[in-house]
Amino acid sequence: MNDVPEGVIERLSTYLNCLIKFQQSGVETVSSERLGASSGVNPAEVRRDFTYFGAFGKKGVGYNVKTLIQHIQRILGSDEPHKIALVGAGNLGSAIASYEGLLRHGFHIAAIFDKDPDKIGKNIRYLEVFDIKDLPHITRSAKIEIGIIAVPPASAQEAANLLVKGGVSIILNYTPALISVPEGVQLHDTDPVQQLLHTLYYLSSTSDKGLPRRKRGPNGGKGCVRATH
Amino acid sequence: MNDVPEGVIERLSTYLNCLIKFQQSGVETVSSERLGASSGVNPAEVRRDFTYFGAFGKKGVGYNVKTLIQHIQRILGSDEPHKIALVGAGNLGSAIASYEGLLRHGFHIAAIFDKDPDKIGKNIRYLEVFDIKDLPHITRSAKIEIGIIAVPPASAQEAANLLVKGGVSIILNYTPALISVPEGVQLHDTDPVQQLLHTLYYLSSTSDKGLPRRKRGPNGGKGCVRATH
DNA sequence: CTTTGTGAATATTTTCACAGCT
DNA sequence: AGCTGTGAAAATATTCACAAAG
Repeated sequence: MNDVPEGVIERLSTYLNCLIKFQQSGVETVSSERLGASSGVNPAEVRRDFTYFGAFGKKGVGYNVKTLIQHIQRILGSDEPHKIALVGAGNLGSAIASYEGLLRHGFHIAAIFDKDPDKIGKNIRYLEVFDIKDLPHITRSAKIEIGIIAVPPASAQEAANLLVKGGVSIILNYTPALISVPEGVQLHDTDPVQQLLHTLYYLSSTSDKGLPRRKRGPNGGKGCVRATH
Repeated sequence: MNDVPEGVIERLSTYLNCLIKFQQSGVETVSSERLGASSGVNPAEVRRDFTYFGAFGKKGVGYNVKTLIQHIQRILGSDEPHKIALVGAGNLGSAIASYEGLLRHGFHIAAIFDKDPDKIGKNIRYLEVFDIKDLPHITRSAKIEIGIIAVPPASAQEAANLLVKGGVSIILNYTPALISVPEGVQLHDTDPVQQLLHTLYYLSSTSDKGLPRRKRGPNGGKGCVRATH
């Protein structure tokens, strides 16, 4: 059970996305064919992806949407809530705080931090902004596991240091700055430009070649193509 | 030259990131070994990745950082500037408008649009916010190719429709909403939750298994691990 | 002596195709 | 009849290992 291809995990969260859309449309059962079509994945691959973790379907019927969602959430670890410390109460921080997708997957912003005295004490979406100095203490005592860095690039490393001191295991860096963290902390850079660059290649070469493997774009099929029917 | 693995393109933008960091540190030449170490990629794979597009190195020496950057930029298509229409002048839109990584890779925000009369006419970072009604006309006459959607989810499809009418070829959707576009338009969903979910899996299973292939985290090695030596 | 570029070998991932369950 | 779960085949991707170049 060690040899789960990395791609499987990536696709699992894509399936989850699609399944939630299906659920919202009132669909109760999906076949690997339908789920595959929505996710841009070959039906056989959908089935095999699940077999790494068990046998969730019914032969001749398909997969129960609700049950499958629960299985995937358990596999990914999003079946139980996770607390987030958001560092930065500027435009980006405010945008992240209002992002509804987080809540839907059990992610809670437990505390917001900033350096700016003008922002400290104010509220963002019924959450008080705390002084960044108190981050390690608050994060540790609230057992927060995830930190999101949404500060100006120049302060990114400082924010990371405080998060590490606060004991978080996952850091999402929304800054173009290169930051470093000790072993054991998972750093995840989310650079929107990287995605643009990737897309760009397929744009300029669309004319002189066939579509890439499996006829999906550079996105890699993340996100659900069609959920309703 | 059709059969370039998709992974190559993804790694190319990772290399580019690292090379820019190297350049900023004053490094002039890199070996595949060093570039590979910084990107979390096997040196042989680094070399092979380049051979899909040519022979950019000098035997016994390595790759010239500046030249290699130019080559990769040409391959990806980021050697010439690209214009972006940003839809949504709220928190998220403002954050994107101030994101310095865009400019560094030749992406220019050419126009910002919003629906809200309070925002129209105001300035965000010396760019006037235009009425979204004028989007198709402005986008078309300015030959803008890329649209970024940063509006509330409920308006996302509407924004996409206007962008399509304006003739853009690439749309980046920063909304959790599911939107659809006609063939020929590249839609790219950028869901921060997807990344969190992916990371979460590796978090919970860190204890009971060795690191995934090639000992890099769920990030997939995007971003440069170490640029300075 | 160092490091590229690459044929050949290896490893991994994806897809086919079908037995077996409902 | 319809669809899953899975061996076996095919397709891809990665790594080794070394000849050739500076």
